[in-house]
Amino acid sequence: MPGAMGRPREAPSPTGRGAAQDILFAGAKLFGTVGFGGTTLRAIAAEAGLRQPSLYHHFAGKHEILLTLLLGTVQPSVDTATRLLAADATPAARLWALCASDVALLTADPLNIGQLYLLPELADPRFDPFRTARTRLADAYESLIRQCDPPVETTPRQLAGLILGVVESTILQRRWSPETIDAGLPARTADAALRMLGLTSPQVTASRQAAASLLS
Amino acid sequence: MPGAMGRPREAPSPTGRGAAQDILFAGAKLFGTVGFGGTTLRAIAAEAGLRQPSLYHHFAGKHEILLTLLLGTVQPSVDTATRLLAADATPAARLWALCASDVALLTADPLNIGQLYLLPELADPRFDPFRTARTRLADAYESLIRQCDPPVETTPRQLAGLILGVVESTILQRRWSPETIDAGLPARTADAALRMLGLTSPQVTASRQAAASLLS
DNA sequence: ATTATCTATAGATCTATAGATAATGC
DNA sequence: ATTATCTATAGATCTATAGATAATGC
Repeated sequence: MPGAMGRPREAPSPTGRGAAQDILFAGAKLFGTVGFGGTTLRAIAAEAGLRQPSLYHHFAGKHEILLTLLLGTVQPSVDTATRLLAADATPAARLWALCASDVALLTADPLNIGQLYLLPELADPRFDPFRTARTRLADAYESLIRQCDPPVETTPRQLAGLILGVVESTILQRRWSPETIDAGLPARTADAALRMLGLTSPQVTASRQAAASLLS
Repeated sequence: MPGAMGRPREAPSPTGRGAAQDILFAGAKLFGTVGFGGTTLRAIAAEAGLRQPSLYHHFAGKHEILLTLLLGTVQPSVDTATRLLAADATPAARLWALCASDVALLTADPLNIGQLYLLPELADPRFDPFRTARTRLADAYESLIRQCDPPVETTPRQLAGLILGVVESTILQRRWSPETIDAGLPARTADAALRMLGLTSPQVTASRQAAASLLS
């Protein structure tokens, strides 16, 4: 809000937080409902309360809007993962905390912005920066899993795929059966993740309790 | 191959199985890489070795191509689920078999066609027939889960969301880390699903062994 | 005659640029 | 002067239809 520079807008800002935020919010909403390829710059502009050419003053194009959204969404997860990798608690407790934190992030925003992770267009090299960040997150999961001494018949890498899968299933649960989403989902999901590693119920309970102090 | 009727094609059939199959194969490939909205009828036609207007002789439009693909992909899962709901084995063994069967289906095709389940455009009412079938599949999971006497602190519906999530994580694992895909994935995933329900290792092993005869 | 393909194209987009406009900053 | 928006639009699509064409079936 730098004191209103430039020619005034025809329509007011829907978010009240400036044109760039208006565009990102509109993009998240449209990408998540009609897809990336199905979203036009004109549609984003209309939703953001601007004319289409005005978007170019803030973003080089549609790809840059999506990339900004992706990086802004994955960054809090990577930050938490980095913090937990170095935290003082058992590996199982830290893994529990990471799973619960990610599920909480995925359920917190009103637009189910995690849906953007599922877009097939992310294969485009222009989204490599996001894929790099996402790989770092997967590496953090794998590292914590390895420290949990999982069963030898499955590799930590394979277990990371399964556990990330159940965490990210939050996205599809919000889409297909939103009635299963409640405040308890992060804990249920983190419990399920530890059980997948073969931890017993008492071990899961202990990890959940130890994780509480890591997430304040 | 009904003896080549109509004007001959300019290009040969890429699949060798007729124009309709060419179109479906091309559609699956493009929808999964550049998305639904990012795929044009011209691109499908080019990939299928036809001219764009020829598509209309087989499908009413892009939506019908995707809907055909979706229903053809989910149907085998629904069939297996229906069969297993009535099969003669413990609920845990039948649930193991269903999970393993679905993961096997999701890893079997070369195009990772399950990606189509993740498209945001499926919210469009034109894909309601698919959503109905997918709901029936989710109901089958929920029914088997309920028969497994899961922990009371989580509802069968919520557990179905988590277990379907880990099964469908196969799709994202193929996309992001294909090196974790091998012939053992269906069994690993089904094991993980039963562990999420709180079954002990001996119970999981027994279910896995009992499931073998259900999947012949 | 029927079928499956083709060519041609009207009409409706959509993207990206050029350049005008209406504010504030100095 | 700088900034952020606007209007106008060229050029490049893309969809869907009309109608021609080249096979087979009878």
